Amino acid sequence: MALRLYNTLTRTTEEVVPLEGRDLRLYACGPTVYDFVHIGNFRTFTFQDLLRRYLLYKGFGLTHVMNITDVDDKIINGAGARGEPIQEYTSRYTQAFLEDMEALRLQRPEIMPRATRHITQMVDLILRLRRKGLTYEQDGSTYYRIDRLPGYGELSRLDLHEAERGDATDADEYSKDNPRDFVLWKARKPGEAYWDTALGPGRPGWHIECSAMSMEYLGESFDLHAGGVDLVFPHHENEIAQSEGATGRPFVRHWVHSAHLVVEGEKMSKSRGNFYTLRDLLDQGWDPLAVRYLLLSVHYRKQLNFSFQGMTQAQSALQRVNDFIQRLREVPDAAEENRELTEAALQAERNFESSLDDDLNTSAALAAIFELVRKGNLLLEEKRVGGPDRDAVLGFFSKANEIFETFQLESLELEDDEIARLIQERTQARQTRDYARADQIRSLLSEKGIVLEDTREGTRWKRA
RNA sequence: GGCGGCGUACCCAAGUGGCUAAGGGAGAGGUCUGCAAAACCUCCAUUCACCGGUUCGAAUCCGGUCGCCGCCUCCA
Repeated sequence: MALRLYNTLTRTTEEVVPLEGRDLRLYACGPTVYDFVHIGNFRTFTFQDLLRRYLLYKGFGLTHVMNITDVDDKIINGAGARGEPIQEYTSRYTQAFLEDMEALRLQRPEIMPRATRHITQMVDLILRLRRKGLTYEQDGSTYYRIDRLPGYGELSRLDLHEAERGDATDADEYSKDNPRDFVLWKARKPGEAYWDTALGPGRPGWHIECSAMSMEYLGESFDLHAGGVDLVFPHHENEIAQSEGATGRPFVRHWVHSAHLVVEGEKMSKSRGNFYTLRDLLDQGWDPLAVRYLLLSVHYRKQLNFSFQGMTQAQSALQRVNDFIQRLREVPDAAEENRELTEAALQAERNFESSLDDDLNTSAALAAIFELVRKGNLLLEEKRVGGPDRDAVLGFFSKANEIFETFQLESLELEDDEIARLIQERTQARQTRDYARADQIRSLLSEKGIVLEDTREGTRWKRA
C-alpha cells in the first residue's frame, strides 16, 4: 500500500512519490527561538515527527531538515530588553527546545541549520534574484517585486488583484512599491544586530532563510515541505517566489500543512491567559507521553481543541493500552498457542497501516490498536493466549510504537528493594487475613506513586 | 469586507453516496474480588447544527439559515 498525503498546492490527496529513487527530502519549518515553545507549536512539530516516522516506516530513505530561526524582530527585542547578546539569548531557548523535543519523543531531524550561520547563502540567493531583475532597493533594504513572477499566489490561492484589502491595512514601516512586495534584506537600524554584506549592512528578511537553507541541504527541487497552516501565506508563498524566481525550477512537489491547536475552543494567546508551554504542562504533573498521545490522536488537518479534560482522557486511554501490554507480558512461553490472537494482531497491523497510508489518519490507526486491546483482554480472560500469540501482539505494538512511541513496552522494574519487600509482606498479610496491615501497606505504596492490583496470578503493580 | 474550514452521543473523535454511524473517555447495571484496582459482559446517537432539494438510497452531494474557528497583518 502506498502513502497518500494531502497536498496544499493541488488541494488533493496524492501519493508520495520521490523525485529520485527511494529517497525523500523533507524541509520542515522549525521554531523561532525567542521564548519557550508552546503547545500549539508542538502540535505542528509533533505532526512533523509523525510524518517523519511514517516515511521511515514505509521504508523511504529520508533527509529531514528543520531550521532554527535565530534572528528576527522578536529575538532582537527580547534580547535587547534583557541587555543580553543575541547569541546567548537564542542558544538558551534553542537548548530548551531540544529538551522539549526529547520529552515529547520527537526524533532529531538529520539537519537542524541555524539562520545566522547561513547569511552568505541568503545573500547569494538575493543577489541571484537581483541579477534577474526581480528585486528593487529602497532606503538600504532590498525587496522582492512580486508582479515579476507570474505564478505568485498559487499556493495560497489569494486573489492578488483584489483591490479592496478591507480593514486589514498594511502598517509596514518600510515603504514598498506594492503592498504585497516583501523584504528580502532589511537595512541596518541603529542598535540592532547586522551583517556587512554585498547588499549593504543589514539583516535577512524572514522568508529568505528557508529558501536558502532548504536549497543548501536539499537542492533546488525537493519532495516535501511541512509547516503550520498559518505559514501558507505569506511565508511559503514567498519561499516559492524566492526559490523559483532564482532557479526557474519547481521548488517543492508536495506541501503539507497542519491545522492549529486552540485551547477550550479559543485561540491560544497570552492575553486570554490560556497560553501553555510544554513546560507548563509538565510542571503541572502531566505525563509528556500523554501530551504526545493527545497531540497525535486528532487528524493533523483538523483543528485540535486542547483542554485539560482532554488531557485526562488521553492519560486514561494510554493507561488502558499500557495495562494490557503489561498483562500480556505475563503470559508464559509455555502457554499453548491459539492462533486467534495472532490473527487479530495481523488484522490490527493491516488496519493500522492502511489508516496511516490514508493521509496519516491517526484516529483510525488508534482505533485499530484499541480493537486489538479489547480482543486481547477478552482472550486473556479466557486463558486462550499462547506464547507465540503474545509475541505476535508485542511485535505489533513494537511496530506501532515506531510511529506513536507513546506505549510502555518494556516491563517495569522494581529497582527499590524496600518496595519489593513491602509487596511481599503485604501478600503474606493477606494470606493470614491481616487486611488492616495489607491496606496500610497499599496506602504506603500509594504515597510513593505505586498502585497495586491483586490478580489470581499474584499482585501486580504500576506507577500511578 | 474578502477567502477558507468546521458543526457526529455527556466529553474527545473517525467515517464524506449504500451492510447494524469506528474507537477512546466519562456514566449506569452485572461478573470477579477481603477491600480496591484492572479486566470482561450489557446499556449509553432510529441519528449525524437546522431547513429545503437531488437520488432507488445522504451524516456524506447541492442551496439556504444559524453557530464556531482560522487566514487576509507577526504567528506552528
